Amino acid sequence: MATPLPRRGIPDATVARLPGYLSVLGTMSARGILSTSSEELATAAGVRSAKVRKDLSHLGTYGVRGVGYDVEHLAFQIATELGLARDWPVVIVGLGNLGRALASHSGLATRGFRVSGLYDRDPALIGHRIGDLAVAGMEALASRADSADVIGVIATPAGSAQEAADALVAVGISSILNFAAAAITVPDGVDVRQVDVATELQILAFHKQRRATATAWVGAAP
Amino acid sequence: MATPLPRRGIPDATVARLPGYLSVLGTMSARGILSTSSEELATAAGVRSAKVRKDLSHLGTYGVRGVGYDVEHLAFQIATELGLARDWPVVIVGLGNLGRALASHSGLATRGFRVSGLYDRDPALIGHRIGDLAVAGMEALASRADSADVIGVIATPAGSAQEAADALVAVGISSILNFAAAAITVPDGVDVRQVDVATELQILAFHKQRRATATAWVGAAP
DNA sequence: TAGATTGTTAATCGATTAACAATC
DNA sequence: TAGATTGTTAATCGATTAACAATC
Repeated sequence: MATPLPRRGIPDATVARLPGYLSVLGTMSARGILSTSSEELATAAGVRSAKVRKDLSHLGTYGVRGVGYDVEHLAFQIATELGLARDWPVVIVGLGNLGRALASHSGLATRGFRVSGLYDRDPALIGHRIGDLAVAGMEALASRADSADVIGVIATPAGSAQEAADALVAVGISSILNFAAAAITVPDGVDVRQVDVATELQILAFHKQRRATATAWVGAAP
Repeated sequence: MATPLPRRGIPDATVARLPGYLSVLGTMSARGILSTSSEELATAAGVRSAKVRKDLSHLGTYGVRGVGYDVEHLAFQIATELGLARDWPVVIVGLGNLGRALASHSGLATRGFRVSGLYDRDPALIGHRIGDLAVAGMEALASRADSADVIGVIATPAGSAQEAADALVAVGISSILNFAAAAITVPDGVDVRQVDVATELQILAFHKQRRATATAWVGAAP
């Protein structure tokens, strides 16, 4: 990134788990649960309680010894830490099957995001309505004024991902979530996260094969 | 997991990067590039060359000092290591927008997977064709015979994710990719990977806010 | 007070990185 | 041989874990 950041001291591994804790707390809150413990949180989030306490200790001391954590208060603190005290506008580039699925994904609005623009370079798609929004052309993206705040999502085919990234960067968007099956190159200062179905499946396949091999060994005659 | 595995010695962090290398090698191969170096691979994959060499050294010694790596050979070795010497059948549970997008996702067939079953509990969806397949009911999932080989994908709403996971586990499926916005609980021996759009966006939001704060400090009077 | 549970410490483990000898 | 690039070493860094003093 361009600016050397004043180290905020929250480890990346912790940041990656905070959304999970937040989601669990949301479920608890919806069920009317007022208070919880690191042990309960850990079980629900699928980690160890020591990890939960260590993670939360990076944010501040929001628990009470011998008692636990106030669900609402902790949820608020985590949300604040994650930058979710406000809603973030999200734009989607590429409105094929995946882009359309993301555009109508209810899990975004409830978790701090608001889909605020849909862009595609295919003229055949322009004008199509998806939820509240109509698909616009790439030139409409270029004229957005609020881009410093926007998070961009790329849902194009692999071959168009770099073009989409370039367009997002050109408007000044500096946070990108890339669903295309291709790595993209961006300037310093732009934060990219990559999500790829095939990658996830290949990691599962590796473990699966390893287990199959292990079983074969166990089953084999000495 | 149930069986204590004979340690194969490939670190998790390395396994998670192998699909990326494989994808880059595939692109090179398609362009007719026969040979490459750790430096080129690293640039294309977005990592450092030392990391590439260290990662590849865990698989064996497939490079030649002073020369580099043979693209086809290295791709073959990585694919073999990942368990992609064969194709893996994938079943999708939940055929809403996301499930349909995944079912018709071309990036699967080209990278070692074959969508071989679509299941939903909604009678209104049963029978609908998506690509080559028709959506079947959950009872059809229960009668699959090949389940030990299958990788299950959950693309249901959050509220139905556990039910879907239970159904997959009940048939003997032991590798699950969960796209639902809810953690699922599975028995030992079942390998789960979770992908959640909102989680990824929240991690981006955290970094974005941190940068905004840093900029504000820089801009503030002393 | 007795019981419960946090926040922190310190030990361990795993991942990253730079440097370089090996070797094509 | 000279130049290039690997595979490995060793140092550093970051993450995890268990244990427990602090304290409600």
